[in-house]
Amino acid sequence: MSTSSRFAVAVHVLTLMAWADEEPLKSEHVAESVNTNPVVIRRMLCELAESKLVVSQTGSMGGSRLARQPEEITLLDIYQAVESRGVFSLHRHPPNPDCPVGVNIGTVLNDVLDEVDSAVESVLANITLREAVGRLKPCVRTVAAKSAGVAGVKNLSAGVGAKRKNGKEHTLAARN
Amino acid sequence: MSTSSRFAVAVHVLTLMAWADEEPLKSEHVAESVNTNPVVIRRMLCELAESKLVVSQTGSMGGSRLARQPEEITLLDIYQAVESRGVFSLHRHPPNPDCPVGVNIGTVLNDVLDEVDSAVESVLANITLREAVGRLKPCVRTVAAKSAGVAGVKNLSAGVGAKRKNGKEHTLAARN
DNA sequence: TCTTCTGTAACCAATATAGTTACAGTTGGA
DNA sequence: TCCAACTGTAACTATATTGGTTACAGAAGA
Repeated sequence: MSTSSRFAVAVHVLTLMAWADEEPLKSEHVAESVNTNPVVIRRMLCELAESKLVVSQTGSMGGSRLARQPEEITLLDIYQAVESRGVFSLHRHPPNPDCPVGVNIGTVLNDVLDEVDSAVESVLANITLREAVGRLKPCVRTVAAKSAGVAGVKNLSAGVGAKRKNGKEHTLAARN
Repeated sequence: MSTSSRFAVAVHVLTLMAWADEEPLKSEHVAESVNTNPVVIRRMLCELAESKLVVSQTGSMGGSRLARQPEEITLLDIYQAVESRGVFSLHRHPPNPDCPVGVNIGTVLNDVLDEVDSAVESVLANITLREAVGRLKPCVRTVAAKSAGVAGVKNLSAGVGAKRKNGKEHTLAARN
């Protein structure tokens, strides 16, 4: 349904910062971990800064870090910072107002979509960034990001390609 | 988040059929109510027929009607018939496997996205098409669709433009 | 002042959905 | 047996959103 990976990338970015503790991260290093362009990351960091989730510093030795402790940031905060719409959309063009169904279906659908959005939000509100970090495999903690950067980058192949339990696609094919 | 109105249109179409009772509806009449092209409707009807929600008849006097009673169709059935992906997507390109966060974030996100999808599905599973029809304003029932068609169509202006309670956009601007 | 960062504009590419035309095939009835 | 009215579907275009890229102004430390 969603063609956007904005939420996934935002969680990734903030998880990196929680992982790096107080150390400010450069957009270039974050982009290496996310496997995208630094400008894409900086654009997202601006949105996250507007929502008071990160603080950035310009200039030499600058970078971005969390504005609050990871346990004070929920996935709902992140979701609301980067996703401007609800889960579904209504009709692209308004239905026919001369039809008894068309004229009222919008009201019915709005109620349903509100229920859906509320359900999504309550799931996300119950997961903190700290918990998300805790779910990362602890075995790799020994190579945690230091001031030298997030990780040595040798190649960008393979990655997260698993399908989810319901069989719906959540990742696109690996880079060609 | 979603740029698709497929779910909204599908609910609209099936609500029309529930409203019309056993009377088969022509794609052209449905399209008039939805305010779109008959081919868009026929494409969607094919998907709904594959999911055994409607049955269609070709030829003269043909059309489509519900395959089951409205109380035996849930919004989850409709959602699964027309939406191929979950609510969110993961990264467009796989994250960096050499980064301790990048290599594991997909697993964490998959779990979260599964929780979100489950929440959405349980909301939709608890609303039947019959209930959706019941939520339509009963005051307009007197002009219910008859064999002559869904409604007389004079103009296609105005429509459902209200924003939802959380302020997120669910309709695009009115036709220009 | 030089270097290294962020912030941001401008543009292009990729993807998904919707809209449109056209036509083959099916069906009921004159 | 033909015709008119439907569905099913291919092919193409239009539109919108997101992501990727280059470029550069401005901030800040050395």
